[in-house]
Amino acid sequence: MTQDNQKEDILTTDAPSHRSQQVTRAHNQALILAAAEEEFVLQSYRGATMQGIADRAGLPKANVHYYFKNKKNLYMAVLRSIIEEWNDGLVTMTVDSDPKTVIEKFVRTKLHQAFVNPSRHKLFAIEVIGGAPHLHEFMSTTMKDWVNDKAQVMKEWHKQGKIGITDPLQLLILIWATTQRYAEFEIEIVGLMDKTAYDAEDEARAADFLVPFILRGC
Amino acid sequence: MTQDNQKEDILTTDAPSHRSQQVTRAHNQALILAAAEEEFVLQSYRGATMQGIADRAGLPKANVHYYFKNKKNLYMAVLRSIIEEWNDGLVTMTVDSDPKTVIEKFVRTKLHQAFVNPSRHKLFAIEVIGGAPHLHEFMSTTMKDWVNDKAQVMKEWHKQGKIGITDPLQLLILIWATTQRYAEFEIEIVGLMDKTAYDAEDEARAADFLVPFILRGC
DNA sequence: CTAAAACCTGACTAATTGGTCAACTGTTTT
DNA sequence: AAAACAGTTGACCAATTAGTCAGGTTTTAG
Repeated sequence: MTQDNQKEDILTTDAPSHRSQQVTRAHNQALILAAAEEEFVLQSYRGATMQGIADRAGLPKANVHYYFKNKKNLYMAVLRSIIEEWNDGLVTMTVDSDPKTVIEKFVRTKLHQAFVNPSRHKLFAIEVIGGAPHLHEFMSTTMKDWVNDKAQVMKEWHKQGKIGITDPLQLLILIWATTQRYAEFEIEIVGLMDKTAYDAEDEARAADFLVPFILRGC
Repeated sequence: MTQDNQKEDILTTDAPSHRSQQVTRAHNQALILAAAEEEFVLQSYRGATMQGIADRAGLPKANVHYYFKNKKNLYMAVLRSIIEEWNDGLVTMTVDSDPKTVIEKFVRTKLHQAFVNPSRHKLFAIEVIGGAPHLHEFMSTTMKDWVNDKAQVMKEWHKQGKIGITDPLQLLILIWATTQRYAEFEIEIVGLMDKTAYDAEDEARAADFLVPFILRGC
């Protein structure tokens, strides 16, 4: 199919003299993905319309269908881009690492991601809350492996008396919950702070509260 | 309108000999609300269909429209029932209370609610993540007043050297995040535990982890 | 320069779905 | 008993919307 050929094109980096076509393609796809991400967060899957996404991207609807066969396809593409980012900036955590350093870095990284890219966290949350129908594979493979790996390390830390935590999963849940919360519940938190959006210091304020709190807890 | 008269009927408790009609009304409304709650969680507002809600309630679609004028009306009714429950079991927190006791009770209560009624927490979360378009009033009145009240008390506690927390809002956010997480991310957490649903001890396990952790943090 | 491939899009279609309504049955009141 | 009222429901309609497609333009390769 034409569609498949095109998909390959974007991967072939065979140094063309003119690459405006491929640039356009990448550009439009990025536009659509960004627009879709916002629409899916605001309206959730069924509420988001292809027309709405197209409008937000500044393209005719048929053009959206040209790049992404159908709505589900587009939604999955958005989810995939979120998952790919999932491992970014993740701390290397081994038995020999210093727990305090590693945990602090982990919390700060996750918190930073939450403040920098709230939409992605919101979309991920909506998907999970709704039963994660499109994330089963990811959660039962990549994510589970990652968790088991970290849990192993933390258990060893505990055996060596470096941390007081016996149940690593609970700690991971707590860290995810507290950091991602600032993205997911942005509207509520911002409202309680009598603002309309986070200001420059809010991330630091949250970090200064969370990091010592969590370290004390461990 | 007929609809309005009926709405009053359910409130009039004038000891009728036969109340089968009013019982039916209350029964059907409860059926529909419960069905709607589940559908709205699983499909979110736009994804949930009146037909789907009707099917889940075991009633014809037109009957759902008889009790709730339209979809938005029904959704608001579900939200209202959630908000009404919001204050249930909330701890009385005054300057003279013992922080440790109050915070422990608060965490345990919230956690229990999360395990007992996950759907409501999921629905609330989806609404907030999507920008809380139907909850603005609640959040800027009831909720804000409640938070300010508690924040006042906590600041006093800090002044008296009873707790080490300087920013009460951050603590509230953390407690909400950690307790409600077990409801909202049920699928993810249960999956990471290699189960398909929480078992009887999971609430206790979470509480035994969370309560000391949070108390240590304060 | 030219043919092929990639890209673009207005106009259309089929399916879904919120909401209505008129006719019906059962219940309550007088 | 019978009028009035509450509850029930199948059939229908109008609006929305995902997806298609034919015919167009632009870009690229030979």
